[in-house]
Amino acid sequence: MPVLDAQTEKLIKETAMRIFFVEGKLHATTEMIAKEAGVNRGLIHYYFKGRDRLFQAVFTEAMLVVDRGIQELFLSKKISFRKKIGDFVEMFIDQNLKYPYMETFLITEINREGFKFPISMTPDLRKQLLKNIEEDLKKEIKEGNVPKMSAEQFVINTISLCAYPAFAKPLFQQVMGINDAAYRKMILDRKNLIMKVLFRG
Amino acid sequence: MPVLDAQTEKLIKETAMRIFFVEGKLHATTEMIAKEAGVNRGLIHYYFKGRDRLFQAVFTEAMLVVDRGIQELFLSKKISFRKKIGDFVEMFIDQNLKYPYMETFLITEINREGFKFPISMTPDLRKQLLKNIEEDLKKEIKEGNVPKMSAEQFVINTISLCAYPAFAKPLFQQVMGINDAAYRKMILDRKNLIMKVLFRG
Amino acid sequence: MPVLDAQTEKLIKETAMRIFFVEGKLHATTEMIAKEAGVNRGLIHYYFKGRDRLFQAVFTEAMLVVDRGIQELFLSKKISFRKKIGDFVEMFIDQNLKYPYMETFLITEINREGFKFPISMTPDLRKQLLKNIEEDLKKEIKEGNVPKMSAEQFVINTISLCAYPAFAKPLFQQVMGINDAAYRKMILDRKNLIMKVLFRG
Amino acid sequence: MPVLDAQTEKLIKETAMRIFFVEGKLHATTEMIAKEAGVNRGLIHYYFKGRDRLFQAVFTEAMLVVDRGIQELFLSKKISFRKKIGDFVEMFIDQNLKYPYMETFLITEINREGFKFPISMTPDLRKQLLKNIEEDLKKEIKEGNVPKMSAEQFVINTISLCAYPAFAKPLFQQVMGINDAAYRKMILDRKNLIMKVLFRG
DNA sequence: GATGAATGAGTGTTCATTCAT
DNA sequence: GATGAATGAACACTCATTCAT
Repeated sequence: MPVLDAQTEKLIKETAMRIFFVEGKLHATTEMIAKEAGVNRGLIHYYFKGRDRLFQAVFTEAMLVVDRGIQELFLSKKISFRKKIGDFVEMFIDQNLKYPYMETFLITEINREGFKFPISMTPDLRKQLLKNIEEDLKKEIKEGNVPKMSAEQFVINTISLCAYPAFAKPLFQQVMGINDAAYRKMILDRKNLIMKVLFRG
Repeated sequence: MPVLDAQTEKLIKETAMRIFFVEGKLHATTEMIAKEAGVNRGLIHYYFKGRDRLFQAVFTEAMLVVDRGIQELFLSKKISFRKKIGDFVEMFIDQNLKYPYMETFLITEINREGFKFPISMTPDLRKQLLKNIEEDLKKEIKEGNVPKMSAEQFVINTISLCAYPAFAKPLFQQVMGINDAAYRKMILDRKNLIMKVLFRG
Repeated sequence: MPVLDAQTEKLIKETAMRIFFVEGKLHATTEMIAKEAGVNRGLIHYYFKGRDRLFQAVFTEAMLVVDRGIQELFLSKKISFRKKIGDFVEMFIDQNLKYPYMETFLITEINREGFKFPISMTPDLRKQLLKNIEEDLKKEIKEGNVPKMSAEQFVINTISLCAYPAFAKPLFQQVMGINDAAYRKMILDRKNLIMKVLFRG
Repeated sequence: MPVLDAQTEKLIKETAMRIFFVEGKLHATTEMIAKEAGVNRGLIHYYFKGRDRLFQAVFTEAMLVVDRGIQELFLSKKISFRKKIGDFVEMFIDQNLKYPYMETFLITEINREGFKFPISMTPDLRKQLLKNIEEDLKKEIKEGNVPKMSAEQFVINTISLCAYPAFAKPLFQQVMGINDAAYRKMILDRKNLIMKVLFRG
């Protein structure tokens, strides 16, 4: 059944995002996506010119929030370092709760041949970002609020603490015997907890 | 070409482990595995009775180290809490360096239908483990060495800090512009760093 | 090459019926069926969801004539017993000339594991059918037109005399040295002959 | 486990006969046969030079009884016609009870390409046999004991009445709701019954 | 835009057969 | 003679993709 006007493209994209990033079904076929979206399988090719291109499309879409967030946050001079990190942790945990399998998906796809990396960040921008963080971080280290470490390690720590719990949910739930609601609450509680782990003072 | 003795089964298993867990090629076909092992495609079925059974076999094998390590470590009364965690971090980082995509692989497979969880831990054992950790953790919290948190959160933090960087390697490398050797060194450096992040004093 | 309208499904079904039931090629592969039908191999799965389901489909189709014929015939009160049998012999010989290997096929498939019997007749209907035959048969036995026998034996005789010659054709031809046309005529001649064998008077 | 001396060949042959002709498993693989015989799969090739040759071997063996029986019976001048037919019916029903699927098997195999007919009867012998029957049959027809028919039709009737019920057993059982023992008894009862159907007087 | 039919390349799997031991 | 390992061809089946309508 066709949806009004040309919202079909959006419908397909959102269905794909749900199946890929929310349900974590990496092996999902175009038929499965089409079926769940209630459209014909051929339409996926009509709009996206193939399965791989649909990947790229949904990925770019999903990255937008984080991509923009990072740049706005870390290039700003007005916001304090702790607030920057705090905002990032909040945004990133929310993003990972929304799309738990986004990174898993990307990493898995990277390991195939002929996959094009869908990240827009330029080398220059990247260097400046890390440099900004490094400056702020050095102060915190000097004040004894953060153990001595490079900016890279600090970024890795932050992202690890935010991202991993979301997609490892089935694993942790199995190991710890926690239900869905409790696990979700635990992840949300981590917003504050992670800041305390990252910063001592 | 037959291999000496009857090590072909082992050869296939190790090749599969490499492709799945080291190279992260989740979509690897039996043909690819057979080709890389230098054997006939049919042999995989001869020894493992199908692709899915090969999964289970390599998984069980790869889990052995961690599975045994965790139980030996956390059920012991003689070792101090910090040393337990330290040993676990060391073992777990080594394991993740060896097989970076093991968990990603498992999580991805869980989200398919009809997958049997290959973990041996009983609910009783799990409860006792968490209880043991909780006791030790409370002391550390009281002494101000660890921010107030549940045993579950502490475990999640520890595992996240160890596991995520290994399989997110292509992502971080792309974002930070680091080469293979440097990235590997950085992960090894984390053994000490993670302890400092987890424990303040 | 697409066929006009959407008769491809019918084309596949009829080709399969010909290969299975007319030519008696039990081992026919999907490729062989597709090739003879002039369609792509995948289409068989598109329409029938697998080889086994194609079996069931063609079988149900081929059984329809006999299935319906038997019920109409033997549940009718208006037709005399001899006419019932005569009509059945005629129909059944025609059916066996058309599809000589249908029963062989079914019996062979039954002896495999996991085969579902494609016959619709209920136990109640079966009992009533045999009872009806028994009543009429008793009269014929009393009158000395039929040797003393149970209804079951009478049915077995009738069906044996009709069905066996059709699919044992290559065997009989070899043993008796008869060509195709002559053999076909001989089977058609049996319509009258069988009645004379079954009924003496 | 090897059997004493060189009885392995016999063991394989008899196992194959059971699976093919008794259980009616036409699709049986060499692995299944080897497994049931308790021998290695390769041995089948060692003794029989391939699956098809095993077919021929077991077939020739199974035909021996009938083949010899027919010739001894119908070329003899000393035995009366009715006794000849009676003996044949008895022997043939016993043979079909022993190996119900032998003919089905043969017919199915004939319809494949490249199958060699495993029957030894020469055209001359065949003609003489039919001629002998024809002579005796004419007398019976003249005396009104048998309806007017050719020798060929008479042979077809006889064989049909004997052979069909044995391999159509699952079909008839399903249709008539009879258990194994009862069905077996019914077939044995047919020895007399068939004679009454063939001969009126 | 939208659909169902159709295709072809690929994917897991089976199996008769071969061979070194 | 006997065995288990190994092979290659064939098989059913899947699935992204194309195309006529």
